[in-house]
Amino acid sequence: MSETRGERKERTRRAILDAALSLCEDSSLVALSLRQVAKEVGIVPTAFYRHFESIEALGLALVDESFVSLRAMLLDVRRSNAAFDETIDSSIGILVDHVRRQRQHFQFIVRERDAGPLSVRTAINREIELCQQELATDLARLPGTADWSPEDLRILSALIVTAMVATAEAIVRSPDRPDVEKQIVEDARVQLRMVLIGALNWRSRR
Amino acid sequence: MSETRGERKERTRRAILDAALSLCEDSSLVALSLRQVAKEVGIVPTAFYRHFESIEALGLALVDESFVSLRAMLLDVRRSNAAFDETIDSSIGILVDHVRRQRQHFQFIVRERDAGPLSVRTAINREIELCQQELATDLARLPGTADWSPEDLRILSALIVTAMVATAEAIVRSPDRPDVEKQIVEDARVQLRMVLIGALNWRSRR
DNA sequence: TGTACATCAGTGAACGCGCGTTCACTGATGTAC
DNA sequence: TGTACATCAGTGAACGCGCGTTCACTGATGTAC
Repeated sequence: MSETRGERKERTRRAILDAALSLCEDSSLVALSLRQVAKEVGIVPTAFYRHFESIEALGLALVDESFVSLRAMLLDVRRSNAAFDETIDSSIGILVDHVRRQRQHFQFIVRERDAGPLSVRTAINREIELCQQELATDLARLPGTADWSPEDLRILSALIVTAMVATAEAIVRSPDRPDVEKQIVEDARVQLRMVLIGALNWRSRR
Repeated sequence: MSETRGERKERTRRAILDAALSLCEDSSLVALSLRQVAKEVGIVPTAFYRHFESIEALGLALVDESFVSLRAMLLDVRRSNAAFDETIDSSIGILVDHVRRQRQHFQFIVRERDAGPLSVRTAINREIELCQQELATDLARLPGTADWSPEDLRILSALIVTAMVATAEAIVRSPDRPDVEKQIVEDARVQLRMVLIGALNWRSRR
């Protein structure tokens, strides 16, 4: 045999995940029907249940998968080891690259964060909070933040995550226009510089 | 007669808008059906067409209405005339107050911005851009920004709007827990201070 | 003021359609001996 | 290696239901004279 039963099942599961990501791209998970997905995959509607209990369960799987993409990005950022004064440019470059390549995943996160089924929204927001905490840990290692309180680190981290999510959102939202995207990226760079300089100065004035 | 025909029609229209805002609160406009709305209002499904051409047209009316709320807030902020060093606290206080009172409108904006029908998403993002431009004009009047370039003002304004939208989003998302909300508000204050101090220092270094 | 007609918000039946879910099934793949 | 049985991804018919939209209608409100 050229493919085991398990491999074939996994292939169908992937096809379902991909079809769902594509089909809810222009609306939301809450407007996605099991029959649409089945039709796109090329299976009969009832076969869907061999892989997921419901559309909501499929949504939770997509949350997991999307955050694998996002964490891969964060890992790239941490590994980049750019010189201090190039950290911002390097990080934003990596962000843009990942958003472009995993467009559907990032789009899924920002869209379903507010519009998805309750369990999906909860899962996404929990993951984003984890990212904020991780970033706070990273920030603590930067020079000049040794004496910062955990509270300050948390707030700064939240602000940076907000700005980066908004940047990803803008890229995903903008049509395929390189000039528009370039502007978004340049704005993000300036904003991140403003934020970091502000945080350092604000801190030193306390 | 106690009510003219026009008044009665307007009352039904309002009931439709309110029903739609409530019904899509836990999902999205794209998952809202005309029949659900009609049932909630207490009219027969076909009567809906006396007021709106489609759910999408209803959505655009809700965008208009939601931005009336948002603009009322911005007007309050402008009118507040707080002392310079209290501008941030005062503005965030007004934001929180409006979000609490027009919860459904702000929730609608942040949710449908990414998840609504295309025309609704477009309309919302256009309105938010207008708000950014207005804020840039306001910032230009603050002391210390006289020599800023339009570009700098635009970028700073975008960052502030992003942070404030995220704050509104967090309030709307958080359940009715005063302690959680208080934390969100305090974080927003610190973030805004960081941003403004950063912008001033970043500018002066150019 | 009274009458005759126009307007139009809301009605109710009907339509074809896609929905999620049930159920008994098929037949290829996998396993035990 | 060959056979008998188990597993299970995918099938296909059927169900009741809510959907958007059509159409001809009703009857209260509004207007012209």
